[in-house]
Amino acid sequence: MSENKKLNPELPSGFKDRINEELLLRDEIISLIKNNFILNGFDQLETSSFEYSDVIGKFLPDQDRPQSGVFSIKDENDWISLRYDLTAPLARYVAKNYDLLPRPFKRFQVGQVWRNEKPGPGRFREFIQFDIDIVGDSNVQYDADLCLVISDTLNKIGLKNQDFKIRINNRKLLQGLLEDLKILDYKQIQSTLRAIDKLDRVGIKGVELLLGNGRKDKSGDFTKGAELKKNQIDKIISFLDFKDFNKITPLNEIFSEGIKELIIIKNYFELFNFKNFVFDPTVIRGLDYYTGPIFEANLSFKVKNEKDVEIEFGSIGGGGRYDKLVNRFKNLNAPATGFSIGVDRLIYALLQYDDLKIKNIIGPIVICNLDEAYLGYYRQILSKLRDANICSEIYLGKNSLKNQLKYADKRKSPYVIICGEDEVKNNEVTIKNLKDTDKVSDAINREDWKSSSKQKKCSIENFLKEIKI
RNA sequence: GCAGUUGUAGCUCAGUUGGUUAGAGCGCUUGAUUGUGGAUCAAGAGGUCGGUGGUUCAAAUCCACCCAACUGUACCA
Repeated sequence: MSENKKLNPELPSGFKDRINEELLLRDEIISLIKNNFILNGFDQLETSSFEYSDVIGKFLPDQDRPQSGVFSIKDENDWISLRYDLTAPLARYVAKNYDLLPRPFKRFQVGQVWRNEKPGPGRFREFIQFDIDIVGDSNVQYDADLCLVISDTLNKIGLKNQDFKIRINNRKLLQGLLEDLKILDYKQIQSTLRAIDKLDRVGIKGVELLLGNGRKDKSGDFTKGAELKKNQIDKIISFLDFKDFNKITPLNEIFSEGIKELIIIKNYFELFNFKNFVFDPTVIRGLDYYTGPIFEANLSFKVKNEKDVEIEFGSIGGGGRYDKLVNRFKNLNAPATGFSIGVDRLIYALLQYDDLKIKNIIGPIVICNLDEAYLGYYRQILSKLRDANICSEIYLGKNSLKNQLKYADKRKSPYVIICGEDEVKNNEVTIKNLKDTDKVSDAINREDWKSSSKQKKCSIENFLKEIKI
């Protein structure tokens, strides 16, 4: 590399550095979620970051869009990919270890996942998912139980019931409806479901257009619709308006099966006195592997973007029943249901949540270094602090005291300890309080500083009692 | 992928009908106190004006192409 051509310190698009403040909150939230899942009887599992490409999805790297969706590399003769979610690896794991696992197998997993696609606002190519799943039982009471666990977990993170709501629906209702309307073509089913899924973004009028011929977006770009007939569209739109599944007349067998499942779920909620849910026929979930109840957790407080504009934040997690996923590997009876929390999105929202403002970051107490000759003295102070479990360090650089204070300020240190000739001679330490940053001191010389209320001289034996963090 | 908008200092941006040495605020460094951070004042460092090519005596400014970012939209196991 030549002297004048410097490297650009940039990150690949869609990736992000994460700093101390964010990580502290993230770790705290992850551990709250973990502990609550353990409390609710779930085991932990960690699968590897890479999987064989064909194991985790249908996009094989040698098809027409080689890298689309996933990050893949060729390993000897096989293509392997970074996982794009935690559900596909779970299905693989269950298929591989089925005989050894208790049934149902209740597990949770937290970890990074990677998606090789265009990043958007709040959407990255590397992010954390937190999944909780129950594999091996088709009883939808397990689905209901998942919702209770999730709701309880959000409470433990600090959200109140009015801050979020669990919305539930059942794919079987949609399946029944589409069958009744004679919408049987796979592609048409897909575009119909996708159109409904967009209700929150494009509104009911937008959905109507997308079910019909298509819709133009703000920039003038045209999106092709599902091309349904007028009476089909009308029936779908009126279905989306139902508020109470008990009042819907079942259209066919699969439809009434869906209703029955919702009733079981509702009864289970009542048993546990759980009310923070709502039936919402517009909940769809994008993925097509869902086969039964589906659910989403939505925040109800306002969230702003970087430009301070309120945005439709959407869900912080969702999931549902997928009974066929393990069957891709073996002919096993492994019906499953799961819920996934988008941890990064949750944190993004929580950072703005009033009742959960980040606690003030507290840096280490910095023992200033006035002369290397006093290092032994500083070490005694450091030991006392650390023995008392107080985060602390000796500044080892050769900078001026002024610079050391600037450093401590940036680290958000609550105190600095200043010991020079005088203090060492008298077995004392000077403790300077940095916490109250509102007042600029007007002391101008050393004598003034000595008598300043913001700093105090004590003996090295009992200076600890002056430190209050 | 498609469409629209925008690319000037680390960040946020100004830059006149094309015209001398490209600016401001914030941040950063140093100093005003050789033992005192956050305020104030002063000085300083920091730019391939997104890239390449073209028009012109002259381009940050005009033209073409490319690249990137943002917004919307599509795809998303």
